Amino acid sequence: MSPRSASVNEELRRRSRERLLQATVELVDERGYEATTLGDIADRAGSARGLVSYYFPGKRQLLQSAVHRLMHLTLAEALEREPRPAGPDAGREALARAIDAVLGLARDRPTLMRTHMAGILQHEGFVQCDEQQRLAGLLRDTVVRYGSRDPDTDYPLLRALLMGAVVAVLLPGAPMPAARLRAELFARYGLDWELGFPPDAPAREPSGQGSLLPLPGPL
Amino acid sequence: MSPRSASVNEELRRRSRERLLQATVELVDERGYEATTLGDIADRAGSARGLVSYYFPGKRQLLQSAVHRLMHLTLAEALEREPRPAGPDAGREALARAIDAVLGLARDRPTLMRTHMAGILQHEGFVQCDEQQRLAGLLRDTVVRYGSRDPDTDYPLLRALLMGAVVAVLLPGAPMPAARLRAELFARYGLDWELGFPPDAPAREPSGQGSLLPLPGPL
Amino acid sequence: MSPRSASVNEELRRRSRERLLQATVELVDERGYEATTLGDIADRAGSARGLVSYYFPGKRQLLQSAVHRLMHLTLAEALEREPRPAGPDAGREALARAIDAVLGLARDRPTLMRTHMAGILQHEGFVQCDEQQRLAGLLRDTVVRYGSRDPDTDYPLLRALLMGAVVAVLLPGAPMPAARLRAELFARYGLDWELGFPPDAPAREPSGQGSLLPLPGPL
Amino acid sequence: MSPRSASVNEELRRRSRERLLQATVELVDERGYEATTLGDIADRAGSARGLVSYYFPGKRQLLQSAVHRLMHLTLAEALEREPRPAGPDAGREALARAIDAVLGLARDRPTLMRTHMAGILQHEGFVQCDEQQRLAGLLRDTVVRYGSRDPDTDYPLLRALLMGAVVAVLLPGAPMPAARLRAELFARYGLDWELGFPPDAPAREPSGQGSLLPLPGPL
DNA sequence: AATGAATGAGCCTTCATTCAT
DNA sequence: GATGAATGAAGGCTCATTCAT
Repeated sequence: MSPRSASVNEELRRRSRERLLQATVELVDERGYEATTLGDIADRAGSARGLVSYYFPGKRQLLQSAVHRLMHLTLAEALEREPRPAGPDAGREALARAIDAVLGLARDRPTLMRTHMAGILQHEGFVQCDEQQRLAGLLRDTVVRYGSRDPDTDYPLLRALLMGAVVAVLLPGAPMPAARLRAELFARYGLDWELGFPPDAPAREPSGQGSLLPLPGPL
Repeated sequence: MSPRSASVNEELRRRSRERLLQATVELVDERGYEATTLGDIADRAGSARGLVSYYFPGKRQLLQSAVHRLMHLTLAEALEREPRPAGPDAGREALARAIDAVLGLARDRPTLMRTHMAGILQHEGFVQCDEQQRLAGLLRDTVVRYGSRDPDTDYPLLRALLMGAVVAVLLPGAPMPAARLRAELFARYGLDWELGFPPDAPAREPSGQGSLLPLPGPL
Repeated sequence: MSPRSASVNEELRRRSRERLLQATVELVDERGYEATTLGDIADRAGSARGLVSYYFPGKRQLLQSAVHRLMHLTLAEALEREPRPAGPDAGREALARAIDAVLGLARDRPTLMRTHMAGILQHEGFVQCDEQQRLAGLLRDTVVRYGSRDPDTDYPLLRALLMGAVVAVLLPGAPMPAARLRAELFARYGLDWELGFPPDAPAREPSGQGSLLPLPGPL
Repeated sequence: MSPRSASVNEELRRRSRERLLQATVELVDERGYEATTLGDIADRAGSARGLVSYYFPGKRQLLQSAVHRLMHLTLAEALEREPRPAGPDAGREALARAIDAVLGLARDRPTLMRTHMAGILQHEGFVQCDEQQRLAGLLRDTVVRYGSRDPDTDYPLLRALLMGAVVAVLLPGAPMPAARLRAELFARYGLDWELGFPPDAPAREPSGQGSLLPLPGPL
């Protein structure tokens, strides 16, 4: 009613959302997606059950928002950590921090990230939400800062590589230590490739023999 | 005294299982995991609902069995396709066929494989089942045939790489064509690495600057 | 800020519970435990199926609550029936009314009470629930009112005797009329008040030799 | 076909039945009625699943047969135990042994007997079966031997008392020791023989004031 | 904005029983 | 007589979502 009440309401809304998103992150990382009910989340957040559905159009979207918010917060913190990147290599340092931050999340919240990646696999993509927009913005900025002149290509590339790396870190059943796989991935993705690939080019298909996996010598 | 003979029973069991597994593959690839009920599967298989639970201890295990059976069948067929690998490069050709077969599955049955990989991610590993054993055996044989002298290390490595590649092919949200990502992966995994890594070695941590992702030049 | 007031919620809850408990009493007495489904109960109560599980953690606990509520209501009504017990024998009269009330329940709702006793036998005891607490409180009060100086001993004693008497009234296969067994029990347990029971056999089985099993002489 | 094969078959039938009945007794006493499936029973008996339904028209009847067989065996053994009852008090001794045998069963196989009594309560009576006939015959004989001139009245009376006593011993929720209740029952029913029961309270609760509910004075 | 009682579709599962062999 | 694969009805229960307050 009063001019001020609007902004007060807005602040209330924001806080309620945040509490719910934080509760989601915690519970899903503790128990996994299916074992976490909206009721649990509301309880942990100290809200009523109905509020969850009031703010989020569904359980899956809630999870997406929660994870993207967490990624955004973690990323922002990493980028602003002192000493802040400066000088000629500032862009490079910023990108390195961003990547480390995301992989650190996979290390620190494996169940949550597993659940997130599984959701993306199963439902074939991202659900639109504010939190994702915010994260995407930050990543794009980082790519630009790094020196990309074609962020529309390079940002999705970075995103895809990050997703792949996260999956690689999380995949179970590899008797080889995760740390080793991770290092291997990083070494290989040394980012020394030529960017701005023509979209569907055969892209260094090696050795010309057309096999998907050319096998030079014994395994 | 003269009950149905053992071999008749065995055959009955085998056929019922196969029907159910086939129906599972079809339906999950059509609709996804959650949208497929055990009732649907029984219906498609032409069996009673109870039979599903009679043969499989749960929905998830049923899916695992179904996918692993499919992978095994596809693999076996690829390996035996004429002209069968022969000569000095037979092992190499066999391995290449195996890898292509698995990736081909991701191409032809994306929803099924998505679901499968999501299940592995979410539940942190494989469920034990006969079908998986059979598949693992075939893959190990292929690795041995390729010339591996340490299949206990090389088979899990291959498996992990295959899983990673499948995920990479399936991950949505990458505006870069899947084929490109795939090729990139293959090139990088050119299999020219030294196998039989000491399990926890720092493994070519490159360039010594400690960043997880050393960034030599602009993206 | 202005959610439904607490007292309104409380009243809503109370009414829903009551409706479900009443429906349970009716249906179980009509059909028995196994033949009554939670769906039937919800239908009779005019609620959705899920409400039953929302209020009660399981079918068995629902039955326990329903029976204990019925016993409590019946008891309370008996104790407050006019003319209310007064004078020096008020405690005795109250106890007599309590016992008659419980046994009357066995007479009027045999299937329900059978089911209840069978549940107690099979699962070795009571499930905790509010309704049981309420009933226990009333019984304890009655024992105290009767003059017990050690209700912690006397209340469980009364409870056990009542349970035994109920079973005795309900046990099938006795060609001897229930009333006879009942009367015998009362006589043995010193309950020489005027029973309100319509005796299907002369109450107060004659003195002296009236034992059911006068062993010293031939049966 | 041959004259002998008939009796051979009969013997086979008898043995199969016995194995099933014994398995039922064991499993139901271990797990309770609902937790025991006909499949479990067949497995324990070493028979095929279908055989259970082939011999018994239903699960409940199987249990009845199993319990009545056990009671019959136990009773018969007690009555024939050396030194066998003889002399003028032989009948009395036989009856005492019979009663002790039944109560001993409640002590030794509480879950089984609980289940049995619960079944009788819930389903309002006995299911007809051979085993029950055999048990009834033995009990009647004992009553006759005791001196009854009207076994048609006295046998059902004994049966009802036994059932009541069994229930009393099994009823949970009485903080008073079972032995106390038991002793009380024995004292009231004139069973002044030397009990074989290890009393957890002094057997033969003394006369007069020893009543559990001496109503005329305050509890 | 917030509440939480109410909804109800739908799930997996169990298991006594049947019957072809 | 014996087998055990097959049946399929029925059941309790979960939980995302709705909506009156």
